[in-house]
Amino acid sequence: MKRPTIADIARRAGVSKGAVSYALNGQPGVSEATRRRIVAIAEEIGFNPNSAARALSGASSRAVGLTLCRPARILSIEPFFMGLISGFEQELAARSFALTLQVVATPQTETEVYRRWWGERRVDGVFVTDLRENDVRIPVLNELQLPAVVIGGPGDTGKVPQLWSDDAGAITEAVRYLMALGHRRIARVGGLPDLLHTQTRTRAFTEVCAALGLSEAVTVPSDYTGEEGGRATRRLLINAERPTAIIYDNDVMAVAGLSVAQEMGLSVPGDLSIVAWDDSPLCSLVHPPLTALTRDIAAYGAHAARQLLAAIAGEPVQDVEEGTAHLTPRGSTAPPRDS
Amino acid sequence: MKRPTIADIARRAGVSKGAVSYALNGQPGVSEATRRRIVAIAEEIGFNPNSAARALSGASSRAVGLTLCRPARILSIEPFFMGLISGFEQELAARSFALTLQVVATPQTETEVYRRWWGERRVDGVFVTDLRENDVRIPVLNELQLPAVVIGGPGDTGKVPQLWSDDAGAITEAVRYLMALGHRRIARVGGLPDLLHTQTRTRAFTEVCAALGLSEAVTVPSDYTGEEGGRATRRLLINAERPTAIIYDNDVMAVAGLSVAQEMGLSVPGDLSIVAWDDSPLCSLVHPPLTALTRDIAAYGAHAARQLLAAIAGEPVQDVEEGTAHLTPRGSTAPPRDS
DNA sequence: CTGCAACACTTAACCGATCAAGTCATCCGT
DNA sequence: ACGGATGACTTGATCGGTTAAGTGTTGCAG
Repeated sequence: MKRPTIADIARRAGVSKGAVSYALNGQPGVSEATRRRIVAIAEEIGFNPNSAARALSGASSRAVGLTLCRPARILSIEPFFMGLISGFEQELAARSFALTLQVVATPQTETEVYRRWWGERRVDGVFVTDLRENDVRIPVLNELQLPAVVIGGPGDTGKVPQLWSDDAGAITEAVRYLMALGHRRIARVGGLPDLLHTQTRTRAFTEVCAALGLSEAVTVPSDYTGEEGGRATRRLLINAERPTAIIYDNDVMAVAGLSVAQEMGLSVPGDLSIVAWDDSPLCSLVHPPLTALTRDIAAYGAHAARQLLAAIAGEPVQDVEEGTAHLTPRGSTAPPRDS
Repeated sequence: MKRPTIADIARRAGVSKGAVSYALNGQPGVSEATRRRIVAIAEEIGFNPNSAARALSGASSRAVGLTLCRPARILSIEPFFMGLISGFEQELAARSFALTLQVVATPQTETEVYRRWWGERRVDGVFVTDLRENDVRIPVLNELQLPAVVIGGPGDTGKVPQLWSDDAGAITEAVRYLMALGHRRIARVGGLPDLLHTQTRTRAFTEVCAALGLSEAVTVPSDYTGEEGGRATRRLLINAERPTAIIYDNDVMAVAGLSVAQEMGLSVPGDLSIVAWDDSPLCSLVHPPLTALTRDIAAYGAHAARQLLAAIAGEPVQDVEEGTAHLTPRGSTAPPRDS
């Protein structure tokens, strides 16, 4: 079955290709009557403009790209990215932009993918997640002048706009809440230490604990996997002076921590309080349900998509700090039993 | 910064555009020496063929599409799709095909997306998941002659090839295992009842239970969410003659079931054994870790991608039944306490 | 020495849009 | 009645590749 082109429409309407193009794109140069006739024919024969032809002659390919740099094993149960993608789609679908996805192994590979996408003119812009210190991707984006939005800063991104959430504020709220419950030994299982937002969180955690007089606030680095999160928890809990509360940098590690505690015969929240960061449905799924730092990931993604589309349209885009995640208390936090 | 084109290469190599095209595509018509010179120049200036131009003049856009038809809330913690996507990528990246993603609300919308993608020539083929009875997408795919692979049959898909796993075999193994442990009251919390593979599982479960003399085998339909899975579990467990083992159609519901059991004061596996279908890392994360029906989702996805790429290349593609999921016993199954 | 095939290219049409420039008819003010 | 502006189109170049058809050179058999 042959795909209809503007030439087909032009023939049926008895006008030229150019007129059809003007009519369908709402450009001046055709009368209202002709425009309506052309639009009607286009609808009737189910016309969709060939995106290749459009991208070739004009400007945009109406597609944006996202690279995911995590091993498959982690990706599959990491709720963050799918939440983000859902958010992107809300905005992208509305303006009929496509989302192109690529799973990669290293940030280095990501730069190669950006170069290829740019060279192939496959995407008009990209989402950049997991910002690192001296991130290798930033100079490439600036060099290519590829429109982009960084999700998760703040950092030194040159002219690339970024979007982040107030991690320091969120962790402060969590620590103060745990202190108010009576906790004095609070630990944290962090995400990948290379990531800039992990560093922000670690710094803020250390600072707020120091400010509040908690001397033993320790962050154990981890990698967002359940296994590592579980191991980190075990290491924390075998200490004589074990923490009475642990804050986790993602929900997967928090769930793993919960099951390690249970496996070690500790009751949650009696012996150990748990706070998860990012409140995916997973947190309400386990028993007890996890107290979590809640933010609307889909809204975050939608916001990023709006930023990216604006950048693609050539509008000035500013760095934005999204609202602070708020604490959603659930069954996994309580006053420590022996305090 | 201007993107290099074959015209740039041609100028530098002192040959025509056509020669460059032949050289870079491995076509005959240029000498080895010239080919090497051209390839070297292309590498040096970082040439990538404009995908729009290529798609326009030639055949393929070197992209395939995937539509995801689940609410955002479910998508974010449903490990299946991300696992599948990782599998797709293994094959696609190797042949530098891009994956275009779209989240949609209904199967009806999916058909519209297929039509648009096809009309826009945006993708060369699509992955179709969640096959339903009399699926509205199938006639559209056949009408458009859009290459596709259905993941999760078997069903009546006309000329569209499909790939499925032996659900009946898997569930038989699970039921026999539970019987061998001494269970006589086995229930199942099923996935979305519209989906063809859910129906296959339900039929097989009913049949195998009947064949083995389990009269009370009941399937409670659900929707893959934790909430519904938890509710279904609660409904099963408040019966006087409550089941001693439950098989869940996905891991999220199984985890929810586990926490409902714990919340009701039942011990797992003492009072209730739990088997999850699809063994994501989530199953090993909780306490006790869940016995699961394991299959390699990424390999499944990779296989599907190979099938789709073959279909796109015009090669004949046959329906394939992937291997049976095998049972991975973990801590959530044991002989029933009071039998 | 001729004829012809094989090779190594070049030329130019083509894919399906966009858009600047050109054409033609109509209207309007003076 | 005429010049000029305006509207409603058409024409044709263009984007960057692919590819069929054409061209010129070389080698070799007869």
